Amino acid sequence: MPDAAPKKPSRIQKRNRHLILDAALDVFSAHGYRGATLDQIAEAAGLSKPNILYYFGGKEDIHVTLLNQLMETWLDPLIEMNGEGDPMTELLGYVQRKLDMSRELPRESRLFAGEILQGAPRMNPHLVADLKPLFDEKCAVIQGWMDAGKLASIDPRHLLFSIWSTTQHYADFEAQIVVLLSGEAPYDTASDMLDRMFRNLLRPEPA
Amino acid sequence: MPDAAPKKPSRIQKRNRHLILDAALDVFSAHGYRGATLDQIAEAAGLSKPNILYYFGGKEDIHVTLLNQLMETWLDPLIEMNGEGDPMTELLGYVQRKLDMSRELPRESRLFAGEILQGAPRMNPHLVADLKPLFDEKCAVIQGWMDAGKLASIDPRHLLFSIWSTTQHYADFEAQIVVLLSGEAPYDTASDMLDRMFRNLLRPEPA
DNA sequence: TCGTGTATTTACCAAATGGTCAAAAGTTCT
DNA sequence: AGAACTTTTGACCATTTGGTAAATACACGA
Repeated sequence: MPDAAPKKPSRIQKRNRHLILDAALDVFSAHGYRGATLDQIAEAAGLSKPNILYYFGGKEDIHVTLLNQLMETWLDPLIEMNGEGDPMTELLGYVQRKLDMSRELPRESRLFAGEILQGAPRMNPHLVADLKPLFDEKCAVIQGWMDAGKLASIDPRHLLFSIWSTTQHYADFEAQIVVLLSGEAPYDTASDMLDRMFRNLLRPEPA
Repeated sequence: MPDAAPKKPSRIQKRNRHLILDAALDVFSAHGYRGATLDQIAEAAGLSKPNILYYFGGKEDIHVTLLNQLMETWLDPLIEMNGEGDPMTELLGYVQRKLDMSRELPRESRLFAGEILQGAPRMNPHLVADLKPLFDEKCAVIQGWMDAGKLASIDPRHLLFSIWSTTQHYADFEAQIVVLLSGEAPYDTASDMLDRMFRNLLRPEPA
């Protein structure tokens, strides 16, 4: 084993790394990379700043670790979309899964959005290496469904963009939505509305 | 005149304030509020840092000024949506105007997105005072159209959210779109796609 | 229980950053 | 030209912030 022996992490190590990452997710998603400080993260994690640097190489290391973890979570719902299943069911299911992610993981959504918004300085490699291939693969699947007449013909790339934007909007623009809906819970209504929107869009024209 | 005499700004003042705001828009939209530095703004504006502070009270003052200006621009396309016009034409026209804004003012879109993403710390008053009333008013107009059977019945609030998210996505997530489309220009295809999507969604059911 | 490696803290540092101030350089108007 | 102003600059400062080093406290297997 030529690599530096990784050793198995102790109980304390696992607990503290987790604590730190969770705190960092809070802080980074709320203030952005540059707006977040190690002191804030330390405070939120209940640890001292030097202690945090004992577990991570530095601020950037924490951020990158978070982004790496996130990428997997992020791709999951799309991976689940099954090329063998019923096209309409699969696509509408994907919409709902994505909307659920906004509801249940808003911090992650905002972390991702912030990174992309600033030009993906630390995530571009991931986009190219992980997201792009999956994107191309799933676009081909969708195109196949359309060619088979199972769905209306729409550019699959823009179809996916519209799914992502409409669903993530509820997490990323939450501050605006809270104001406009006077705090009323948006997700149930949003779920109906998006289901209807994409159903109408994708329903194949009767010959 | 009890107010501090405002005087009319000199030619130099007007030029420099404009230079600074344009530079600041570049820097703030690219790095976020906290990520932007006065030195970067000064450099981009071609002025010295103290000179910038001669024209503006401070970093926050610049940011707030930008946000105030932006709010007007931002509301414009929605204001233009005319309650007297043909419902489908008005709504689809609004979609296109909003998409045009993403194409032509991506920096403004990202500045706005960044501010909301971080909880609208400096913009919340504007949202409540300016956006909310307009939002309510236009929702009522749309609801009127639906009640009259001119459009399919959809929650107008979520309809507007979906218009905003799909159109702004092309500016805010540009870094991602560039990767996924391999640099291919997205706007023409997006325009067709969105027109179709909202047309299908809003077409009233034949009785 | 004791020694060894693991965790944590205290005290610190250098660079970056928002901001100030007084002097110098331009403008403008008479 | 010269007084009266606006604009610009160079030198400076206090704070914040990411990060380090060495000493101390702690956990755990033999």
